[in-house]
Amino acid sequence: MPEGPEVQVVIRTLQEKLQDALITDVEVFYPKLEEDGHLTDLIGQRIRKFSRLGKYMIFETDDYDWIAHMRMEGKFYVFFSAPEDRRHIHAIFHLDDGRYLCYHDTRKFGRMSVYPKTEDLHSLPMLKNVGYDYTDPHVTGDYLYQEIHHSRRCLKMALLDQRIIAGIGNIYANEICFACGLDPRSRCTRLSKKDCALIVDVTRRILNEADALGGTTVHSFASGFGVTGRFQQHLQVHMQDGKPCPRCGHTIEKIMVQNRGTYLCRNCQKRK
DNA sequence: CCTTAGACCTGGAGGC
DNA sequence: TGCCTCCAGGTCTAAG
Repeated sequence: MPEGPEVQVVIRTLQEKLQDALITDVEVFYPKLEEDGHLTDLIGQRIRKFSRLGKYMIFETDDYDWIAHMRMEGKFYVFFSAPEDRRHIHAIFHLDDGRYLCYHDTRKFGRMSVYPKTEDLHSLPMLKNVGYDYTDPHVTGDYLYQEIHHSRRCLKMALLDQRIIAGIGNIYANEICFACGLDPRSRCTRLSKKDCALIVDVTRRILNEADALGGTTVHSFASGFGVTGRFQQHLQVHMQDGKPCPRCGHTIEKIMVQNRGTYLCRNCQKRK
């Protein structure tokens, strides 16, 4: 599920449900879920603050910073009774009011860490490759130009580099390139400061709109629980191959760029 | 130093 | 139906 906006939606939902909840027990069924520290240290802790940096979730408890990344398919559910089907549930956090916070992840890519509380989140090992969030005012056109204009990479790869702007994933990278009228394969070295200013503006506009609409749900997961967004109805190019471009009517194509599915309109996205 | 395949996992979709 | 290959919203690594 998770690019920045989807993580934001999950964080907001969990905050509404779990603000100040007390964790009374922790069960971990898939040991590799834990990256640094131990989830059992959270026993006896209340979750005080919910936030996000890029695609990473940050739960601050009384004494710890609990960091989670859902990667491709991780999901959090809150149940009123212990789940019967524990397939793909890799951790259960028992809460003092009888509810259960469950972490579900079909592909087991998600990871969690527990660190003693710190002032400087960027200093945490799990966040070492995470730069400014897409909502961070440090992210400006000049900043982006500075970071990428020496790079031989293509535009889309730079957008997916979490050290430059954190929170953009494959779907929004495709949408951002389309909205900017730039071919995702454009070389970073050929982009102007003006291009970079446009890219930053468009990034904020698209990701904020996606957040407001509850994010993007591409795969339809087992219905009933989890978060389903409405932004997929606003996708201009992602998963739209074969359909006419909403801007010029030319057929949208799917290509592979660096092994990631990439959707574009060759007619109105200029390759620089 | 920078850039790019490969690895990590599972299940659904589509071809035969 | 069954088997096979490819693909999926991410990120670290090893190797060039």
